[in-house]
Amino acid sequence: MARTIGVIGDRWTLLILRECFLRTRRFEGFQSALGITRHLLAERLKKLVRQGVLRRIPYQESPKRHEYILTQKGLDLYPIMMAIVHWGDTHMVDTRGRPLLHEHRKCGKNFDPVMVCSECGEPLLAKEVHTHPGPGAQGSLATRGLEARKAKKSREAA
Amino acid sequence: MARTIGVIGDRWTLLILRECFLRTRRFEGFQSALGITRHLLAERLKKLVRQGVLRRIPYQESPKRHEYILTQKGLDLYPIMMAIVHWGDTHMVDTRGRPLLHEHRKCGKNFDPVMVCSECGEPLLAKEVHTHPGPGAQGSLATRGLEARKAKKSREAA
DNA sequence: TCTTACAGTTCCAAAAATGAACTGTCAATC
DNA sequence: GATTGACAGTTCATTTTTGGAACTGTAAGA
Repeated sequence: MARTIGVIGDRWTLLILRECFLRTRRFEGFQSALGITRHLLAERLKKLVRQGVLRRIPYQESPKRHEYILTQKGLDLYPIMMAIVHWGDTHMVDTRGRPLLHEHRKCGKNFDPVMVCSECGEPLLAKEVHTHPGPGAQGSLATRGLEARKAKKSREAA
Repeated sequence: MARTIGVIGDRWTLLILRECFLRTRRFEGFQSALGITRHLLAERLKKLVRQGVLRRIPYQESPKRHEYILTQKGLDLYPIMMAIVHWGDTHMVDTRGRPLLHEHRKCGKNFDPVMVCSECGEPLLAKEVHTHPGPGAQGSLATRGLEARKAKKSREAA
């Protein structure tokens, strides 16, 4: 989770990616849709390309111009987006209702995204999930603080 | 989405909430698990309480001490957490494998979270979803930039 | 009496974000 | 032929946020 947050955990990156999912591809498109400073936008796009979330593809020579397209790694962020949108729809709407409806092409209906268990297909509830250390576990609860500090260092290096 | 990001969109808030889901409740617990500065931790906890994601509950008098517990609104962030964890498990693991496994009590198996359509139950793919403006829509694509700038102002006010 | 646990608060320095203007290439317009 | 506008950035000064370290205050326990 900390590693994912290193990728998407700031005020703008998720909004940039939302624009990607809404088919924005070019610098000016992002900038005018979001009102982000050009400086930060350039920075964030570079970072996303470095991380393999976006691909930078030339669409004309001289002057060189590029489009930013989601890679598969980027497309895989879709569930995160939908989870965020859905929480906002549930807890942050004003009286007018949700700003955007989602239609599932397969069944033709407007839907909500639901998180289910890959094994039994039941909706997931926090209380029904227990965690235990996996092969890449960093240590016990007791060493979590230390690991957190190490992780921070390596984030800074990146 | 912008509104949700106003709540969880910074480097620490999601990590704090992860600790909440892992049953951390107290100031020192968060601080030592995350290595966050005490200053920021206090700030973020206050903000989460204001936003109704956490509840601040006294557990002893003199000196007054409080615990931070997820509200229902906070518990509803679970799918976002799981989506983030799952993306990390898929795209950011090192050779050792995932740090944490999740077991679904209902079926007893280790699982991955899957995002499905509430209407037909099929897994969601970005390409199969089309969006259209809902009742709370803020305007056309053309006015999105303006709205973004307004939204920023109100975030600053908060 | 001294130390430790706990939950913050205060203050200064460092890092990141913002705003506004500037650069450079080309196509289209006057 | 000179000027303007679209596009994709870069530069730089100013503000805002973070980070780090030390400090406050209450109470229990050695």
